[in-house]
Amino acid sequence: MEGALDLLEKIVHRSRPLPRGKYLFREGDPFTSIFVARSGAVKSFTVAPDGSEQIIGFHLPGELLGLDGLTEGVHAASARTLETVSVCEVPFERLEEAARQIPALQHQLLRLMSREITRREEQLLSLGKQSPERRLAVLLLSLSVRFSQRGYSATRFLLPMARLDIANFLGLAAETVSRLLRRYQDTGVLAVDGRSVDILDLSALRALAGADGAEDPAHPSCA
Amino acid sequence: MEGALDLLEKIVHRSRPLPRGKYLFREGDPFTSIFVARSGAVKSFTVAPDGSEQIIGFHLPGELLGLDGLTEGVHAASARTLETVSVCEVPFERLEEAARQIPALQHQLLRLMSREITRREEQLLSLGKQSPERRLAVLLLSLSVRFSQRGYSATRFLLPMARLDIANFLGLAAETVSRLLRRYQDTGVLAVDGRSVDILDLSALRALAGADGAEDPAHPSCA
DNA sequence: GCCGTGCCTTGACAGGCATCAATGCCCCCC
DNA sequence: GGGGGGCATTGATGCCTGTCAAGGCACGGC
Repeated sequence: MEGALDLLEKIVHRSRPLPRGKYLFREGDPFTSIFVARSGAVKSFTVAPDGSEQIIGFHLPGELLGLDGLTEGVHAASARTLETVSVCEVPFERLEEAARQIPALQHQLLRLMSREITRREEQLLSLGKQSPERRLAVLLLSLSVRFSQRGYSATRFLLPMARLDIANFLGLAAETVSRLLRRYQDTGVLAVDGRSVDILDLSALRALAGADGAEDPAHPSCA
Repeated sequence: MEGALDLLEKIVHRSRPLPRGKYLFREGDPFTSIFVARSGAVKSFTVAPDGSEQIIGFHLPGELLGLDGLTEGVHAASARTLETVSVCEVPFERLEEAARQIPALQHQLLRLMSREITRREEQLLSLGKQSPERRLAVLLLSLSVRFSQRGYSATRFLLPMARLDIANFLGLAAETVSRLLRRYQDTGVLAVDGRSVDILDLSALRALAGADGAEDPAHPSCA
């Protein structure tokens, strides 16, 4: 295992900051590297035949990006910066080579990919089968957890994406997102001002995301 | 590369047929192997806190199963047979070990995982953002492609799953699935009788699935 | 044969969300 | 400072889909 970090250190390319709206890669680009944002958020998306964007996910600093390109050798989605972003680029071929020499790295790499699979499965459950109210709550909680993991506040943060992006990602209309946020605010769960979010009642938000909306909060089931 | 198949041959366990309704593995089971059905279909799903099933995907013969367990070392979902199924079990540790010795196998393994990621991304797009009409059309097309790949008819086949499973998977009510099938039938796109499906107008079905519903036959999603 | 239980279909109804439309805000650029 | 474009909010309306309810069909057990 020793030397692994040194090896990684050598492999990684660090780039200068990218301004908002720039592409890390585009659908169809040859797959050569995976990416990690060091600061700033990124969205990944595909473009439907009619030209409309279909947002697949948001990537906060420290989160991996681009692994879907390995299958075909070309990226299956595009990635664009939502704000100013500085990225690390990891040439995949060299990573694979290093993994051959370091079994622990190979294992880690496989685990990372497995993690990407389970993340998308969770997304599938949330997006496909939950009410709009729940979906938004799940997204907010997810952001909260991910921000706190990187040392930011779990309860106060700035949304890096526009309402339209949120709506697109959740499969809703932008108006619905607006109305849901308002409802959360009226019920004292959140304080929202533009892109700044303050989670006032975390357990209530968890209930919205997890418990069935049909359940009476006054008489919770003994789950 | 030569010897790889022999090696795989040694690793794989083949089991006797499993009747309908049996588990290949359950959520939380320690992750030791991945599976491939040789005949018969399997569904994978998680169980919500309230006890309800949340179907993640259907797996036809030849399709991989269980890779999501690597992250945590335990399976993230359960897998149950939809009909009589004979499965191959591949102990993952031995597969990893073999991959260390055979670079081509390592690469192949990574590609397989990458494909699992892209499959779920495609599912996400279909489930999260398309109309019920489209979702069902996408599923039917996906089944059609996958059946034809293993030598069955692309236009006439038996659905291995119940309406309720389809509805659950697509995030719809069973009644809606029923009504959509009837509508397809009334418009001459399909002939449906119970679980037997006959696609009468393939191009119409493709149109219903959306222009992007023309899925790459080489790499069908694991719907 | 009879009846049970799943599974599927069909109908009626209400509610929620998309859609359309209008307004206001902020920021950037001229 | 003024204008314009992007973004967000709010209201009105209609359709679609979930829900509830009833009935039919196939299959297996007794």
